[in-house]
Amino acid sequence: MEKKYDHRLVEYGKYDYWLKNDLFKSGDLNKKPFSIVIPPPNVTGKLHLGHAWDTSLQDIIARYKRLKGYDVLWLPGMDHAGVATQAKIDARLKEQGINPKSIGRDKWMEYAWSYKEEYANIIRKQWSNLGLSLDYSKERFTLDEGSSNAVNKVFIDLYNKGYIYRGTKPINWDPIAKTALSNIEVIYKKTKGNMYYFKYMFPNSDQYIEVATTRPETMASDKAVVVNPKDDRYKNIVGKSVISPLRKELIPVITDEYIDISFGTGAMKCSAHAIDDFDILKKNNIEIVESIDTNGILNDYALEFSGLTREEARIKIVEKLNKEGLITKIEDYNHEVGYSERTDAVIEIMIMPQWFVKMDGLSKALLDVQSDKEKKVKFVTSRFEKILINWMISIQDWCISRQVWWGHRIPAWYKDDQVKVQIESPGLEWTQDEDVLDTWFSSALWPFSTLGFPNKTNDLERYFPIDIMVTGYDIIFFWVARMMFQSIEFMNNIPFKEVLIHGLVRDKNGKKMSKSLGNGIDPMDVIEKYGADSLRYFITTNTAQGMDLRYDEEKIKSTWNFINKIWNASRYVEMNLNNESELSVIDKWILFKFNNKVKSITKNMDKYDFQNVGSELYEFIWNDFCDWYIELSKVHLNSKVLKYILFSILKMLHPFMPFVTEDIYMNFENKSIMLEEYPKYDKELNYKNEYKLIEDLKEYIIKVRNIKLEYSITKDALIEYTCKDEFVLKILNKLLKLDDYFKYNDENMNKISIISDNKDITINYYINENVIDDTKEIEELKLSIERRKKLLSNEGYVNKAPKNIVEEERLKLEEELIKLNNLEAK
RNA sequence: GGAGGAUUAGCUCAGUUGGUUGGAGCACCUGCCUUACAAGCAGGGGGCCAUAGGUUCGAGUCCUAUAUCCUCCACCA
Repeated sequence: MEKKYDHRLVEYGKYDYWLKNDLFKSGDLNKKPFSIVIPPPNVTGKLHLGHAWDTSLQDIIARYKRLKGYDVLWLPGMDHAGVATQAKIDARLKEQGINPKSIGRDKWMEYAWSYKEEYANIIRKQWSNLGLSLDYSKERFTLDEGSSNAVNKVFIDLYNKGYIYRGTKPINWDPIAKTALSNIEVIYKKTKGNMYYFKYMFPNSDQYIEVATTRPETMASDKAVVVNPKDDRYKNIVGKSVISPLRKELIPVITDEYIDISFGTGAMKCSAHAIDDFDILKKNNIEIVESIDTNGILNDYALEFSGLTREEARIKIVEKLNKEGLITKIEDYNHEVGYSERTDAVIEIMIMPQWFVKMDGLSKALLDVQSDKEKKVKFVTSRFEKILINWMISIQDWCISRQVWWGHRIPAWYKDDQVKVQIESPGLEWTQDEDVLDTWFSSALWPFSTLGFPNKTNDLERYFPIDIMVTGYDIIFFWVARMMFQSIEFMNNIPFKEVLIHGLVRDKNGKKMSKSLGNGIDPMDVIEKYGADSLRYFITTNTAQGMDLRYDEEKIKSTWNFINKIWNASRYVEMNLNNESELSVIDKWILFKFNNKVKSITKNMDKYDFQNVGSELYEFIWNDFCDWYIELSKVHLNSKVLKYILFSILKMLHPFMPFVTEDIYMNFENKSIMLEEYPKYDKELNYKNEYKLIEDLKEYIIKVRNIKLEYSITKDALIEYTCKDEFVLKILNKLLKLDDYFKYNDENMNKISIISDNKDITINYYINENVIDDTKEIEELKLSIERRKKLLSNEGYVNKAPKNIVEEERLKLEEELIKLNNLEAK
């Protein structure tokens, strides 16, 4: 082995080796199945650190389960990401001087598919760099034939069941992407603006009602002024008419409970471009006319402001109405404005025919399942379930049609005012709906569409429901919820038994990583610099479940050091291969300790508690294995145990650091570590006494080292000790590096410390310079004894605390009394 | 407005169903190039666990307030 760990050398070629040997392939029917389906990344771009985290967690589970003897299916795939991808493709076409709309749908689709292939290749390369053990023979795409069949089947069924309908309602419109969006694709951001107060004049009068608005550009659509029926200020004007400031039309003053008396002037104007306005106008049977078009430009209804953008129109309208003396005041006002998640355009509320999924029945079914402890999806961590439930309870219908090309075309056909929902064209005179479905509509079917739905396939039979879904909390609403209700509806079952929810990656200062802040980190750069193993171990073990992760390069460096440590420990083992000998106390100590680690690590692996696994492995490897066992092995070497511990460590690390563990293992065994078994707890290895002896010895050695350093005792000063057990003596000589200064049976020995209840290995020592001051230690010990005595004489404690805990306290007290005795005897 | 978090060493974070003397990494101090590793070894210092009450024999952990910060949801014009 090389003297230093070189991640590039180690990681080079491994992934191809695994692929060539089909080590990621599923389908061994002799084993129990375990299934994971990757959350499909968008084909719009490269993977970021969040993906690296998400997929590393899955890979850890997949590799762990394989070592545990499962037939693991980890199914890869990607998402067509409708609106997002279309925006990118259009942008690229424009760069090439091509107008995307003018080339026609079919030609455009050709471009789109080649774009998709390009990014799919980048993503696959990134997966390979991360070392993800995906079964590529099962790879899927949300827009492939099978997925399209699933989408059509679900759409048509839901339509026939009355869950999908076409309706003309106010929807969120993205004027840049020129498509409808669902509610959750709208991001509300606090935005600086103004509150404008306008006079709505009564005809032939100088009386007016003052109305506040943040959006003067919608005023051409004003069709009513609403006040609260309980508002005394306006009682006698309800039912009268006022003049709309812009179009100078007579519009009624009406009432609605919705109006907050204390807000603004207590009077609100109703236009077409707000959902509440729409509802109120509709309720009152008042005409609704839009004055903004799908490009976000004012239309002819806005008279001389036609052709202006919303922003321009706002300024001009305020200018004009101000000249007319219709503005009473303008205040600074910060409020929530909706932006498109994809294009960051300010959302416009438009009234148009769109397709919707009616949510009440589907959400109720989901809530019913989650209230059943036997049937429910288990959330790790559980608090995210509450978030989902709260959202499901107040959910509104889901707008699923999108006015783009990149997606599943809606299987609806029109002829005059007739609608037919089916896959095949009903005839020549019929035309198909131009729209496609929300990308999340197909993602929602992912756990079963990837396994063959709507066909009844062996894969569905064997691998569904998925054993675990791993995803970030940011897409619980977008994805987790929708997978759940679609699966409950169509598979009559939950889509996955468990869902492991992780947080977001933040930068060193705790800020969310984003393109606009420019604080994003490319995982491929990290891999180049420190290796995939370092990155993976860092992202998966540095945070508690469900918490956000702060990216810190220093921590990746220290992971690299950890791997280098493992590397060097392996080199030591390699250099000491052929030293077969009897099991010594040391060997029994490490075997006992390791055996217990296996037990607790396995338990934590099964709980997906990787932070704990990480620190347990770290601690065991660095402190127990390297600092003590390897050092002790220099006194007495048993290469069989040395190898056993090393190999076991490698197997337990393998899910986290697949490359370096494979590399080291191959170096010894010439066989892939992936084909091995995870270490098992062995109740035969019950070397309690040997364990206790070495632990005591460690304590003693640390104490002497401390004394040496504290009193600057070098070899010139003397520490002398005797011990009837020659083996223990050898250990002391080696670890305390005082070979030349030990004596046997010195009668003048005046300082004694018993380090074990085994009389045969009692150690006597003294330091001939009389500089050691034990008074502090004695005092502390006395205090501790006091505390313990008091505790044990507390009746409440003795009676109510668990017996084993009280017993432990008694034992500790006894030990302390013995210690005190020894110290004072000097 | 509603909901979910967070607050523990200088920094970043752990802390299991409450068990009595609260951990790790980094940073810091001291001494070491000891034949696996100086990207290392050995040793050490450093905490009123945000605040105030409560429950309990016992609270970092459970309950109730308060403060500060973060995130999500929601149609206040």
